[in-house]
Amino acid sequence: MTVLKSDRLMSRKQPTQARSQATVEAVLEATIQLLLHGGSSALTTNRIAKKAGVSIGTLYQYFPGKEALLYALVGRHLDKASDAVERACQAHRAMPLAACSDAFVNSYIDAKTGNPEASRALYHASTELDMKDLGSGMIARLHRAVRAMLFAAQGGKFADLDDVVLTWVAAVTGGTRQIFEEDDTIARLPVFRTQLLQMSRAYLEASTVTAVLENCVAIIEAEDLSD
Amino acid sequence: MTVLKSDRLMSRKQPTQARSQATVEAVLEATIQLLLHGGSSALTTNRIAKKAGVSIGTLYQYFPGKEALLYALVGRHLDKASDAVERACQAHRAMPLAACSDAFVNSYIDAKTGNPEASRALYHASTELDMKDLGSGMIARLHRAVRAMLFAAQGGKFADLDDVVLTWVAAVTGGTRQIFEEDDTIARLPVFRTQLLQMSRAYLEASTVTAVLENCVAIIEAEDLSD
Amino acid sequence: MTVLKSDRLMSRKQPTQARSQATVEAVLEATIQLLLHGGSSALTTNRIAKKAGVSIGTLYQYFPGKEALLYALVGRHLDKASDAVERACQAHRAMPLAACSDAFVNSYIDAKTGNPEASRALYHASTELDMKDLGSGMIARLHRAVRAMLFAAQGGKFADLDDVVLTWVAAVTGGTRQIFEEDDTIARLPVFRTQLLQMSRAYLEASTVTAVLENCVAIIEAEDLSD
Amino acid sequence: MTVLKSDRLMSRKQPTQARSQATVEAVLEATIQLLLHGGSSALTTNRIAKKAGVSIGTLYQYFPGKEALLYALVGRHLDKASDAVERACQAHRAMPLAACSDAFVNSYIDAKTGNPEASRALYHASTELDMKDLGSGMIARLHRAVRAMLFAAQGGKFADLDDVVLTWVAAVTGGTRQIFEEDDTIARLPVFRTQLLQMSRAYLEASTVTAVLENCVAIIEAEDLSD
DNA sequence: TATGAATGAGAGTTCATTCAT
DNA sequence: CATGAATGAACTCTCATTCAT
Repeated sequence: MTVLKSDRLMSRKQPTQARSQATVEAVLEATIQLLLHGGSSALTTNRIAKKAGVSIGTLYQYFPGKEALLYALVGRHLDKASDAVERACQAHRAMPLAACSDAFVNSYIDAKTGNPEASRALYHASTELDMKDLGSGMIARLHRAVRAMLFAAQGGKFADLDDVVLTWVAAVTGGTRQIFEEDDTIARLPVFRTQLLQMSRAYLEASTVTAVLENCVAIIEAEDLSD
Repeated sequence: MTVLKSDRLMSRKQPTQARSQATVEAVLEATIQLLLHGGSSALTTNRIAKKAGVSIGTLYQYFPGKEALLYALVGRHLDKASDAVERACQAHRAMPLAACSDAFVNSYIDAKTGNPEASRALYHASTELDMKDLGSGMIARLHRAVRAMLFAAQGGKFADLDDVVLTWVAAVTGGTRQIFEEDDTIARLPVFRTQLLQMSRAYLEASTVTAVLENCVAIIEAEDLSD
Repeated sequence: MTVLKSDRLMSRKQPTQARSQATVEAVLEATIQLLLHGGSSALTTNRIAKKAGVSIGTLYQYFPGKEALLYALVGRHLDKASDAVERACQAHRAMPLAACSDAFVNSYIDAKTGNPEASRALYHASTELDMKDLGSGMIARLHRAVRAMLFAAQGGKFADLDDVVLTWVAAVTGGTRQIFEEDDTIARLPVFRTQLLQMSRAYLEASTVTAVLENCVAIIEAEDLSD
Repeated sequence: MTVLKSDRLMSRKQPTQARSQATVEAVLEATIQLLLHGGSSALTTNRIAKKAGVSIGTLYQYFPGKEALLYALVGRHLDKASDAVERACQAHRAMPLAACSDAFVNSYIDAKTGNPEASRALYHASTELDMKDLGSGMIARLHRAVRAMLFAAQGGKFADLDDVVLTWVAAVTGGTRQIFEEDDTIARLPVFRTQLLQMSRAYLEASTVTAVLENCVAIIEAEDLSD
């Protein structure tokens, strides 16, 4: 499920031979390494080529420009994460709400935790270039997967499913990102995960039609009493 | 409450005279305009100076470099937002938990909504330079303010207050950022706010010692039954 | 009478200060020198800057690119030549046809001969880039000037003035160019000039209405005899 | 009648086999196509090879470099044109002067008109590289052919045949080139041809010894009268 | 002999910053 | 204090050419 790309961001040639494949792999890997090490300001095409052990010309045989290289890199990572989350969501269809809740939170954090440094580096890179479409594409995939899972979950219909999905996905992905971006909070990731699981359960539970109903009743009763 | 800065990022001279103040103001304003208009790649010191109507030399009289300029700009915006949230939190000390919850969410979103375009532009700018300390500074202020508010809130002690603060602040700030960054979700900001209010109430409620206790009891009973 | 230019070819700033003027002059002069010495393949912006004794950055302050630099250079030379020819044509209005003929040929060759090496160098340079508009602009000016001169000349109306102008101008400018481009013919320029004067006189004389008429009569008589 | 070439410009191998011939043909054809389509700046060896349907390595088997490729291409076209003009000149030996005049002009313009776009493209290409020898070679052939024709023409001996040949050939070839190079004059090629025929006849007629003599007599008489 | 992946010197251009005026 | 011409290191990207397969 690749997002449509403009020509400027398309890969120049598909590496068919084994040698080519290795080259592309080396370039992408070198890019991540540089991103991790020196930040995005130290990321130059010549440095990438040198680190990858190829000539600058070779790099440009496979990527039409620096932007395209980063685009490919970010796309690949986001796709990998999206895949993982999608699989988890599909595996939990028709399960109890709490299990569904945990499934999304855990699979998302796991995906990001797989290579946390890389995740951070790519976050930064993607913000600089115009890669909103990539991010949007991933968010859209998450929305679909989560929506389908919640729709089929045991133990609760939602009054406004789309709104819940929007908010939950934003809170989980955004919150995780926030934790990742601070050097002094990343150590507390396990704590964050536990709390995020609890927050999600509580939120979803409270957004169920029955819960909403109860809440309304409670409010009305309270008003009656206060009269 | 200014964050500590290295010399490289310090403003060169405190503009005491009225004319100087106007110059600094013009430069900062021009920077935002360019950021909004052309993105961070079109942001050059020469362009800023021209747009501000001053010479490039003058710009360097007040800022030791481009980085410092952006640092000042971002810091100012973050400070403004932090101030607003701090005030709201202080105003709600000793109030019921739900009110506290709403206070933080609403004040934070309001602060960001004041000039949403500028917020987005500055997000991008701050990511490129090494401004983690600014972001961290803001987050630290929010943590303190929220912690104090929750600590004094009616209706609940928290078993692990710091963990709750960490998670809640991350989810609210990160979630909001996520909504802001997508062109197609920003329109649904009102919906997001409503849901985020609900999510926050549910989470805080569920993190109360009494709630946790009830939950434990429920689990134990369930286990007893299943025996 | 400047030709309209696209933004890409426009000079970046008009040098108002004396220092700037000198810089621009130095750059243009250096460009010609390099063109003369090494041909167009040795013409790089960095070499130009070095030869001009300025930094590469300075060059780009005044010209948005290499193309624009050459454009300005060629335009300036063509304008100078056009001016000279225009003046000569205007000075010979209402003179005998032979004098008019000589005026154009001589003024054109003189203009090109002023700095023959530069002329050759710029011919080459202009061919590479898209400077047809400059050449066309000059040709158009020549057409107008020559037409006005011939229209007012003593001793002959032309049956098809525009056609004569087109052809004469092409033959004179093209022929001269041809002589300039060969190393071994440029030495014979004086001979060429003499012959071109004669060719021009003969052509214009023969294109006069009276000459054409005589010619027709002669042909008809010849046909009568052959019957 | 090939011009002498340096090693660098020599074709690497004479393609004797049919397959080789086809390859060379394809490469040369592809070169023209690219020249016509994208101009000389879009002409790269890799693109030529791809368009020709051969690998870049194969291209270098037959041509030692890009320059040699263009050299061969231009040489071939110039040779073709030269052949045509030579044939025409030889066919008109011992004919009346007017017929000789027409023969050269018509055969030259016809040769260029055969594929006007290609002519223009090759003009540009040849200017960039050091192909003066090719152009000179062609001009030399034309000089010889025209000289021989005029020498044997009925109705006139020339006082300074070589000067006439130099000038006439320059005017015809240069004038034609000028017409070809402007987009807005190429449409008037037929008109130009007619006028060039007339100009040539008039010039040659006037360069005849008898004509020159008459002219001298006329001038002397005029001087006598004015005494 | 044909292939095409790899090469790398060098091209044009930008932009944060300085300093003589 | 303000100016803005000048700087030049560093950047992205091209393309003629080679050579292992």
